[in-house]
Amino acid sequence: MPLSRDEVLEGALALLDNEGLDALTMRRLAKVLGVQAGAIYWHFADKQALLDAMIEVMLAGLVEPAPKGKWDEQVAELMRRMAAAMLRLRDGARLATLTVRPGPNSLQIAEAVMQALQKSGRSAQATLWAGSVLGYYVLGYVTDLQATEAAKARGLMSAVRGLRDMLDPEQYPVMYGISDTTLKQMIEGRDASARFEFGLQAILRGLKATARGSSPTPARRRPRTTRRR
Amino acid sequence: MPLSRDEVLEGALALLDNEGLDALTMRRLAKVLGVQAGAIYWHFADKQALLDAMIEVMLAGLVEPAPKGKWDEQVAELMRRMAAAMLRLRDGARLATLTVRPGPNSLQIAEAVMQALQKSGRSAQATLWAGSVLGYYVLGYVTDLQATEAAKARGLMSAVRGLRDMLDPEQYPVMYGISDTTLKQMIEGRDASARFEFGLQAILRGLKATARGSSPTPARRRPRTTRRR
DNA sequence: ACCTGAACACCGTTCAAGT
DNA sequence: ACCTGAACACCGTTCAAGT
Repeated sequence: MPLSRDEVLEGALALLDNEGLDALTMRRLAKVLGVQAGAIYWHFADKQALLDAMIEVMLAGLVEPAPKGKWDEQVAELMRRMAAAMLRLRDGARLATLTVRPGPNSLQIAEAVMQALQKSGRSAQATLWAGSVLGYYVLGYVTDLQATEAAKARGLMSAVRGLRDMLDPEQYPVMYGISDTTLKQMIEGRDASARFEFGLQAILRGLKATARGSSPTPARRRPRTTRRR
Repeated sequence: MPLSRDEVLEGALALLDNEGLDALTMRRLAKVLGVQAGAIYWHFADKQALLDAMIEVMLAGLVEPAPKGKWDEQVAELMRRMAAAMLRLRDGARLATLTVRPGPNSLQIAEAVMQALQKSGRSAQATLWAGSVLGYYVLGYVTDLQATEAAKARGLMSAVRGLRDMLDPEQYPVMYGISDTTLKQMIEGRDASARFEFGLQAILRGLKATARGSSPTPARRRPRTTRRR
């Protein structure tokens, strides 16, 4: 009944999901595992190695099944899967930013995104750039959602909710003019998936304009010239 | 010669800029200030209050002078200022994510962005959503740049640079196909401002399509009907 | 092979007591 | 008013020593 590497990893993921990233310490993890803190270091070189492994688990299996449709729909689907994967785990977005070097799962996703983007006919550099824009958006979105979730968990929600009342109408007319229901929806994350889709489609539309063959006319389907075989 | 609140703040910003966010501890700051750690707590309630104050300094004066041009050019200019402000300070983007509640400077920027976006004629909700997309992009961009800067500072640059050699050409064909010079440029951040502008314009183009009055025809200037007074 | 015990060099925060 | 000294409850990491 010695501790296995996988048990440590599972324990760490469970601790993260239950208590949050700030509570994920080597000593608390050890306690959960019923072991001394030093014992973890037999299975993982250091905390960073453990975090890297956790990130890989979080991002596992995201490229399967291969996304269908046109290139932009493929990209959109991959982004939705990334967002969902990070949202599944408490503080998943913050965890993702702690990578020092990308593991195979991260690389597979990047590769899949690049493959889809390349189909829109742009240079290697433009493909790289487009991919990074999309990545920033997804990470920012999930980070934001999970930040308000964390505030909720820490009882700071009343403070966040009362923000509008603190806005001086003279100094912040536009923000003050936003209706309470609109603001409340956003703060409580009830518009989350619609908002995500809005931004995703906006960025994709913008990227289409820079692609070679797809700006004004809709992409044509492959003509069926191969009827005779 | 008692320590002033501003001296603590300046000391904290200097320490951050010289040593990075991980080195910004209350105890190290106290040592720099020539004081005991407990002394800081007379000037700031806790570390979070100090961080909040630092963020406000970082984001000071960004809405002046008021950006000129059409709404999209105004938004672009505000985003450039935000990116520049965070890049000016070591780990500025990471610092920005540590806000619990936005200060007046943060709110002013948000208000200015919303004011500009509103000119494109969209609903309050669409304005809010558009603003968040842009914010995510800027934050992600600076975070990414400063992350590779931090890696450079910690001597991990050889590891990052050698990433391509570790890519299996069969498993990651697209990423492997990117030329060494293109990749190197990106890793070393030499394409930084061009890349930032690319993403910014792409997002703005995408957002224009969802605006009411500005999709196909360029926005008209206000007709001069008020000649007679 | 796998873990304990104990240490090392740190953290943020509090607070009586000093000046 | 402003700070010290000292404590409290924590960190990540190392490593001889145990089994």
